[in-house]
Amino acid sequence: MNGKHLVKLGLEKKAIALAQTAAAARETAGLARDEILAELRAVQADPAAYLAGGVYADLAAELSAQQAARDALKGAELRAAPLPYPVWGQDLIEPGARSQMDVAMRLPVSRAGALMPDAHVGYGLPIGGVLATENAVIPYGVGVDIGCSMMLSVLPVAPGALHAEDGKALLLKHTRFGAGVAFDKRDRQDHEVLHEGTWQDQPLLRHLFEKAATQIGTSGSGNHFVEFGTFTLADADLGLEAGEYLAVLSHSGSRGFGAQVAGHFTTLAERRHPGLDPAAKKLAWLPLDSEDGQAYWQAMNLAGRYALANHDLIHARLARALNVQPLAQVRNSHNLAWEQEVGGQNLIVHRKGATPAEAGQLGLIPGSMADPGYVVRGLGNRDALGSASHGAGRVLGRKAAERTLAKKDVQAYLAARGVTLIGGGIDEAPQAYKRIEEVLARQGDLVDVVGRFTPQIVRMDTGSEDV
DNA sequence: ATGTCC
Repeated sequence: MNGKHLVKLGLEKKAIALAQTAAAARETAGLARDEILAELRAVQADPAAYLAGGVYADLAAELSAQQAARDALKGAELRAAPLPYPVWGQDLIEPGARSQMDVAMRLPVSRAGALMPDAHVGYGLPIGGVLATENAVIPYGVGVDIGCSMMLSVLPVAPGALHAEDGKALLLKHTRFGAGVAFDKRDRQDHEVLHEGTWQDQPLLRHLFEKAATQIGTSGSGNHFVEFGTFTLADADLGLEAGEYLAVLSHSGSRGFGAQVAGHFTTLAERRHPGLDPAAKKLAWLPLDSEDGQAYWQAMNLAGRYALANHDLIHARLARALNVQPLAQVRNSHNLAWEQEVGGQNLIVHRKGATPAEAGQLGLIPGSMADPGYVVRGLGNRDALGSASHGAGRVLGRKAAERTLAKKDVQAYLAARGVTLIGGGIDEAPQAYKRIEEVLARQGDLVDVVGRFTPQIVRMDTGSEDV
C-alpha cells in the first residue's frame, strides 16, 4: 500500500496520512491490499458509519469534515449570471450600485429583486436595493442601521406661527444628536418598547438593553435629522383639510443598539459561509430556520420597534413643548426585512433604503436638508415588490462631497430657501444628493404624492466640517 | 450608521 493507491481512491490531504495509518494496521492484522482498498472505499462511501470507533474512525472523521466543507461551498456557490431584476431611474444610478445588485441577484438564496431610483453604493446590498430571498436573512441586506425610519407629525399650528429662533431653541432643547449620545440620567426617556420581555430572550439583547435605555429618544449622526417645516396638502387627505400646516419631520434609527445587533449577526453570517465568493462576502446570510436566523429576526424586529420609539419620543417632546396634539402622523421603516408573498411564495424581502409601498400604504420620502420631502401613498407595484425609494439618494459620497463642495455654495442654497440649519456637515449638503423631483418622477408607477413638506428649521449632527 | 468589542 502506498500513497499512489490512496490518491487513486480520491483521498486528499490529511485523509491520505490517516488512511495510510489505518491501512498499516490492517496489513499487520493480515489483510491483503485489495481487501484493505475495499474497506477504504466503504469508509469513503459512508464515513458516518465508521465514526463511532475502530481503526477507520479518524479517517472517517476527516472525510466527514471534508464533505461538510464541500457541502458548505456548494450551498454558497453564486449563480453564473444574476437573476433579472427591474430598475427604476436607470439614468440616475451609478454603475457601482448596479454591480452590487448584480452580485446580490447571483446569491443562491435570491429569488427576486428591484433597484429604486435613489440607489447608490453601500456595504453588501446597495442603498435603494430590494431583495427577496428564500429561507434566508442577510444582515447586510438590512444594513447597519436596522429599522432606520421616517416620521411626520402634522400640527394644529400655522406654519408662520413658529419663528426661526423659537424653533431653533426647541430643537436644541429637546433633541440629542451624535454618535454615542445618550440622555442624562435625569432626562432619561421611557417608552413601552423598553418594557418588552424580548430584551430577556437573548444574551445579546440583555447586554444591549442598558445602552438602548440610555439612548432612546435620541438621534444619531450622518443623514439623521429632526426638522420643523411647512406641510402642504393640495387636496384633503390624511383626515385633514387641504392647506398648510406646521409639521415635524424626523429621520432616525436604532442607534448603538441596532448597530451592535447588525455587527454581531454579520459576523455569525460570515462565519457560516467561509466558502462564499469574496464579491458576496458582505451578503452572507443566516438560514431563517436556524437558531441564529431566528435570533437575528427577533433582534432585528426589536430594533425596528425601538427606532420607531425614538421618533415617538422626539415628536412627543416637541408637541408637548408647543402644547399641541398632532393632527396626523405618518411613519415608515426603510431599513428592514419583511416576510412577504412574492409570486405565490413566502419570501424574505429586504429593503435597504427602500420605502414599503404596498397599495394604499403611506410613506415618507425626504429630499435633503433644504429640499422638500414627500408624503406618498404606495401603488403596490409587484415588480418593485411593493417598494419605492427612501429618499433622493446620494450623487456624491461623503468624502467626495467634502472635497468638492464649497461651504458658501451650500450656505447660499440654504439662504435661497430660507432654511435655518443647526449642525449639518458639508457631506450632507443638498448638492451631495440627487434632485428629489427627478427621483420622484422616475417612480410614478410606485407611489402617488399625497403632500409636500418644506424644511425650515433643521437640526443634524455636527459634521467633520459644518456648513 | 456606529464611539472602532459581543
